[in-house]
Amino acid sequence: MITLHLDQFHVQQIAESGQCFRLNQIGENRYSVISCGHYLELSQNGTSISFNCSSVDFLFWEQYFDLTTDYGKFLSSVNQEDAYLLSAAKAGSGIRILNQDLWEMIITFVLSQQKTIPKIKEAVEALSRSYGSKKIWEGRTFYTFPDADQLAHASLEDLKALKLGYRAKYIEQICKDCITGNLNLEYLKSLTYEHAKEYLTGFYGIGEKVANCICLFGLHHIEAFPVDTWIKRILATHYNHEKYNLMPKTKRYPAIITDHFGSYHGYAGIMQQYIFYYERTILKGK
DNA sequence: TGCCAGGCTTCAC
DNA sequence: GTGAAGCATGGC
Repeated sequence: MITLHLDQFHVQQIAESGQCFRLNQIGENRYSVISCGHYLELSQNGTSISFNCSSVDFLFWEQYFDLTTDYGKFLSSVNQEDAYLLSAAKAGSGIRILNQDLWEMIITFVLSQQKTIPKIKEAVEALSRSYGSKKIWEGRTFYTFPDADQLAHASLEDLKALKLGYRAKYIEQICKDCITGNLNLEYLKSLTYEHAKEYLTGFYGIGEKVANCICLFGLHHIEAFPVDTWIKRILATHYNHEKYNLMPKTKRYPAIITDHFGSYHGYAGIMQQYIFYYERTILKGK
């Protein structure tokens, strides 16, 4: 057991921030998380966080939770005149951008399209149970997320049976691309944000939004700013001006982001997470 | 019943 | 290049 006192760390906020789908509450202030074949249980009371793992395994989780990054500097940089972002950053000040497995993020965000977060979690668990590796940690059984070779055992019909719908054909093709080397993960890791995004959108089923999610959550390009239906609604509600409505739809949101989030050069994705979390939290409370 | 969900591809124009 | 249609499935 390793216990730390951390500022800007709140496991519940991270679990509800929509960036990970295998971080689940298992008790009061207790959570479990699975990543890269590792399983962890952790608990939090205030700023005290206990990681139930060895010091060797903690090195993995320290990286996973991005614990060596100072998020205080991101929070303090929020524009004092941006009331909405100030509220969002305050509400989600314990959010961190996780360092998650690239392959898992690719498949997860491809299947995420037009699904709710609970349904995404169900699909990720179904894929893991059906095609991942079974492991046991202190008597608890868990399943790793399947790698490309494992997932390739699933036929198109198998994937559709897991209720992946029209996304099944995307996943089938991406698996093939990964196995043949057409999708080269090591090469992808070497690219800058812009080049990684361009590379990713060249694959069947990966568009601008999914590519940005993969960049932000799988490659830790924290300048990536995914624009989904939630973010569009937020931008239209809190950052809209008449001048944007005169623009073509394809240029409208990039313009709003440049105008209102351009100052967070190199880490706008963190601001994106604050507002995404905040909007969903507020609506959930209504 | 209709609309929406961490959207993408395809196809007119 | 731009915009609309079609796509699976489930919840509200």
